[in-house]
Order: sequence, then structure tokens, then C-alpha cells
Amino acid sequence: MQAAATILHADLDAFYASVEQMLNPALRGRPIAVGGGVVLAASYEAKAFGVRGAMPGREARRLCPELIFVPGHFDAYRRLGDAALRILDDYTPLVERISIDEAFADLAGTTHLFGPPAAVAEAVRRRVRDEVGLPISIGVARTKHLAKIGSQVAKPDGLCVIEPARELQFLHALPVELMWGVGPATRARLAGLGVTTIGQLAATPGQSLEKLLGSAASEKLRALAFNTDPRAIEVGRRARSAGAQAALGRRPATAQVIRPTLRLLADRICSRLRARQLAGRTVTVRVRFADLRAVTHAVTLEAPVSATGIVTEIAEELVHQVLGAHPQEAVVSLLAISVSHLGSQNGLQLELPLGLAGEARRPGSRAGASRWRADSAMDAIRQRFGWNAIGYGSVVLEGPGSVPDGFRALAEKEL
DNA sequence: TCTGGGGTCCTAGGACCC
DNA sequence: TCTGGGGTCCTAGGACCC
Repeated sequence: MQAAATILHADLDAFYASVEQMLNPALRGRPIAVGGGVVLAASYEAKAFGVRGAMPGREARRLCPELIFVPGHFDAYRRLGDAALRILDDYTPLVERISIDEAFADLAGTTHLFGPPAAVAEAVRRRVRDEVGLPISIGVARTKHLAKIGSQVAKPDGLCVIEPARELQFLHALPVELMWGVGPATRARLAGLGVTTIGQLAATPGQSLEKLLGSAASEKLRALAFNTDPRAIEVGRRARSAGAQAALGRRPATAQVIRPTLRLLADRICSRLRARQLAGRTVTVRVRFADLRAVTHAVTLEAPVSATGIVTEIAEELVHQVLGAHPQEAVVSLLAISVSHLGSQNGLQLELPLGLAGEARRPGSRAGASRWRADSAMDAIRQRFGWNAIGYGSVVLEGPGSVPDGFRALAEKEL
């Protein structure tokens, strides 16, 4: 017996841009972009001109001369995204929030209360429109993946219900790039086999696919193509890593640039970790050179860390190792730090990891304790007066390419 | 006109242990 | 002495997503 279509995927349409158009009626029906130096989001009217997220502002203006840039109301995005997607909670406890503007819900256990999933989806769409003022598209299907494809097909402002009896017929006519996990590289590889539709993918022998994409990816794609995606809704997923990055334009690879940048990045990461009583064992840095080639370097410690000073020093040493291995590179265009292997941090961290290349990492007491006190003091001040009340100067990061703090905060996943 | 920021997952190879 | 196999952890890089 076939299960019914009870998974719902809800996706707010052109979310940031729709919020701006809701808040300011003069922007409705017009091509707008949130951002300035970089397009963070574009309205449907702007997308019609080819304007896309992550596009340099200048390029966007060239494509669409009437494009209106708006600075962005990031607090409103948070508030309205939550308000819209919390409506799902009224119909099921099984809600998996994917991002600020997207969520899955499983209605299997609550159809006796609220009726068929298609009716719930209509009710949710109506309520999001009436109570929040925003358009939202919804896909309903038997699996997460198909529901997600449904919401994409339904856009803008639509509903797409895929009943089990016609799911393969529906799916197989669509292009492969609508599948989760098929980006430009995979699409090009598949095209090399003559595969451009999901139906053609389904007809391709598993072995050829595996040779082309590896075992995990080909398994996943076949599960999607035959709609046997086994994933269940996961409530309350937490991040497995925390990171920060800064695009630098073109900067000399000197300590004067690298040290303050790494300190700022470590500060962002570590204050988030400490707020959750978390710490991480693995520190990874990423260095991007002038030609945009990037190199990563990582180290896994015996004990987890969350002190800003310690993470800064580790990152600095890793970056120096990268630069030492690439002596011809004199310019950096991006620095990033990520902390992973997260675990709960019990009590005071006394470790002082020095000498990553193999020297013993000894517990260092005095320096560790004073750093802990410095971090605690800073955390306390920020808790009272806000993040910007105190901190490490961000002078190095100012420039047209950088992105507002509010936008960064929205991208952070719950730790 | 050279491309933001925060994440996830997978692969391949090497080290190390049993 | 040689040979083999399996499992785990780590690192670097790639692809992808919002």
C-alpha cells in the first residue's frame, strides 16, 4: 500500500524583496534589489531582467537600469519569516525549519484533525497572506524531495500537490537541475551522458551513474528520481559547525592585514559558541588568493576550544602554514575560519594550544585563565549593551563588497 | 565587471590500530 | 618473515544549498 502525500514544503517567494514591497507600497510591481555593492535578493520583476542574488550591484544595474536598490530591513525579515512559518505549528508539531524563509512539515499524524494536506496547504497560504502579508508557495507530496520540487514548480504564489499515483509522471518530465544536489557541475556531467531530464536519469543504469558521480551521490539521485527519498522531518536540527569569513578585495598577505581580520572572525564565532556553552575541537582556515583559488588547512585538537584569543592564534598559525606552502602568493582576497567537532563546554578552558606542528600541547594555566576572564567580560557587556558595544575593530573589512551585519546574522544556523 | 556570507555533505588518501 | 583485512580518525578539496 502506498502512503499518502502528507509532506509539505513551504517557501516564501523572493522573501526579502517581498517584505520590502509589503512595507513600502511604492515598490510593488517594480524591479527591486536588496543590497548595494552586492545583490542580496531580487524581486520577481528584477529577476525577469536576469538580476540574481550574489550578483555585483553594478552588473545588476547594467541588466536592469530601472532597478531600485533598498538597504534592507533585516530585523523585519527575521520577525516576518518566523511569523509566517510558525503558522505551520498550528497544524503539526513535525516542522523542520530549513532557513529564514523555508520549512518542511509532516501532516501524516494530523489529517484526522485538519483534513487533507492539500486543504491545510491552502489554509496556510491564505493565512500567511492575510496575517503576515506575504506570498508563499507550497508543495505537497509523499517525500521531502518531491514536496520541495513541488514548491519550486508552484512559484510564484502557488500550490502544487503531487498525488502518489502520478508522481513519477510528474517528476520525469522535469529537468535534472530541479533536484536537490544537482548544481552546475553535476548538471554538466549528466549532460555529458545525454541526461537532461529526471526521466532520462531514471533510465540510466546505476553503474554508469556511480562511475560518473560516486556512490553516495548516485544513490541519492536515483532515490530522488524514483521518489524513494527516505528522509524524515527532523525537528530542531542544530548546526555542526560555526564559521565566519571576510572578503578582503585584494590585500597584501601581511600580519597587519591577517591578524586583525582573524581576530574579528574568531570573535564572531567564539562569542556565538560561548553563548551556547559550546566549544569545538577542529579549527579550519580558508585562504583565498588573488586569482580566487582557495586553500584550506585544518587542525584537530585534543580539547575543545571557544576562547577568542586561542582560536585567533591557532588560525594565525594555520594561515601562516598555508602562506608558507604558497610562497608565490603575496595577495589574499578572503580569509575564513570555521570551528567544528562541536561539543558542550564544561567549565573553564585552561588549555593553551601552541605549536600545532607536533609539539606537545600543554595545559597553560595563567594565560588561559586571563583570556577566559577577558572573554567573559566582553560577553557580559554585549549581553547588556549589544554586540557592537565592544569588540575588535573591523577597519580592515570596510568596503563596497562587504555585507551588512543584519544579513550575516540571518544566515546563521542555530547552534 | 572579476564573484558575499553561513552552512552541509561527500570523497579519497593516509595514519594508525587490531 | 610476509601478507591480508577491517575500522576509525583526520585532512584537503569539491559541490551544493539558502
